[in-house]
Amino acid sequence: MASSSKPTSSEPEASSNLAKSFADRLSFPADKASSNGTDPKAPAFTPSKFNWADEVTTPVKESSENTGDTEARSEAAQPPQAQQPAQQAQPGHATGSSLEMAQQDGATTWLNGSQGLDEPEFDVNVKLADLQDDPNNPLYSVKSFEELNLRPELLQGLAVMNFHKPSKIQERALPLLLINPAKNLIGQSQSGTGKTAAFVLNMLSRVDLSTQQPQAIVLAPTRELAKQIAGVATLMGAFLEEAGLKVTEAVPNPAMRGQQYRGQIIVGTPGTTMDMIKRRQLDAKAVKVLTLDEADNMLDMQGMGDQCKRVKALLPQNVQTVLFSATFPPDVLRFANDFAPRANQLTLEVESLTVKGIKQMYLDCDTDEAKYNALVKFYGLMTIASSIIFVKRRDTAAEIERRMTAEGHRVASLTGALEGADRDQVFEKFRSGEAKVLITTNVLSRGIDVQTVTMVINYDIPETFNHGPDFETYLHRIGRTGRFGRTGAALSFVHDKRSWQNLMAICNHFQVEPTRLNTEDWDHVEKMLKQIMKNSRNAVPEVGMEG
DNA sequence: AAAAAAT
Repeated sequence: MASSSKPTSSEPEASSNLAKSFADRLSFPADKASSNGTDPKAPAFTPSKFNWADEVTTPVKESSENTGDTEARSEAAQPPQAQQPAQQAQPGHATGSSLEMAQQDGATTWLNGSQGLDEPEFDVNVKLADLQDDPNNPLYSVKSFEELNLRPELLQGLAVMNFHKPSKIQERALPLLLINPAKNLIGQSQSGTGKTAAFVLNMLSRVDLSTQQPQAIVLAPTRELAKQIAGVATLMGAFLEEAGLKVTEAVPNPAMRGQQYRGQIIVGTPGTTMDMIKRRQLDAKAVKVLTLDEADNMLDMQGMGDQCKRVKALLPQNVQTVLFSATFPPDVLRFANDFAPRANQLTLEVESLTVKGIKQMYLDCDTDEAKYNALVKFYGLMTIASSIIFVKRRDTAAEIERRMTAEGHRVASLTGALEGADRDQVFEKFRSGEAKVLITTNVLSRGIDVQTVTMVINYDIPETFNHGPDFETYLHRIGRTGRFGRTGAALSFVHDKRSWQNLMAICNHFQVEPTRLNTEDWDHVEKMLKQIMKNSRNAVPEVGMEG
């Protein structure tokens, strides 16, 4: 299939401005991209030099013994990283002062893991469907990207993004994803550990660059996440651009009205993607990979579950189905197995899901109004780096923004009440650091990777539709910080019996004991939070993060 | 209650 015809040059644009801006920030000359002596139009992944099914001679090395490895997490490529790779700090250096301070707080446990020095081991449950059910088979864990027989351009892309070795989930997931013939995969790993890079590498390895017909579709629950993933794919595939790679977003966009969606990789939200396929603006007949990010969310909620199933029904039968999330509640895992039949599975026990680098705290507030006053009091701490404040309702977000702005504080808010273009604008300001405090709803609870976020505030405790504790949303929300081995602070406000009970149920569920903040001793609170932020800057991982 | 679609 390695057609020798030169792909047609990319046309106007369907591809994201965000993705483009990522690519523009790359500092390498374009002509070096494919000039490494390899055929720029290399065929899609073939097992020619390395056949996973045959290769059984590799020395066995159990992956759970790699203590020296600084857990590389990557979930989405971060523009600043690509922009200034030289700034990558040395990984895993806990300074004496930070440890000292942690001990003062009696919090050595959370600080340790966060530095990547002694990443706590967690048990990955490996379930192999069609393969020999031997999780210790060396085929099913790699220690380097080089072992994967990736296209050379992808190794270049990884290097530019400062992904030098696979993260834990990448070690396990990549060989299972890249095996031929392709198998379905259900993959679970903690927030900020590199899931995006894993499924993006799979797609980039499998698409045929000699045509820009869509061949891989990623569905994500929100506009912002879809755009972020498209940015990662564009960046990671930057060296394949000359060979014809094109990544296109399928999110609501008036400029695309009536236009054709081209590009080997389509990253979209379910409604728009389905709509575009039905309107024949997106030709799905050559799609061979379908990936659902935040898969439990995508399959659970009736609305999106329906849409995702309908999208899948419009694709070829034999599509490789890949599901990733940090959370897979047991009931949803059943749906997941229907959606991705005979999938290989990497899952985690619930007690392994919390990220140790995230310091979880709560604050007692007597009334709803007291929450607002507390929030204002925290403003100074929130702006040291960046912070996200989660509320339940859109109007609460707008109201807090209005009040705080009126009091002279700089805050922004992003909810689904905004139009697409406004959402893009607000989010870009937050990503760039121009806006440091963002008030939002669950729209941004999942997947968003802004590495400057050091504090997450649950202004409202996440609830399910019937006012019970929403375990998954809590975990995803606090996972907006503490990414890729950084530290972060998660602060939850409780103000009545229900919020208290829900928070306690959540903490019990994940077996964490949150620290009660005593604002009577504000000096101590300030000192502790400042330390977390300082550590967050210091702890920069080296392993494959995607974003 | 939020999100997701140009329905």
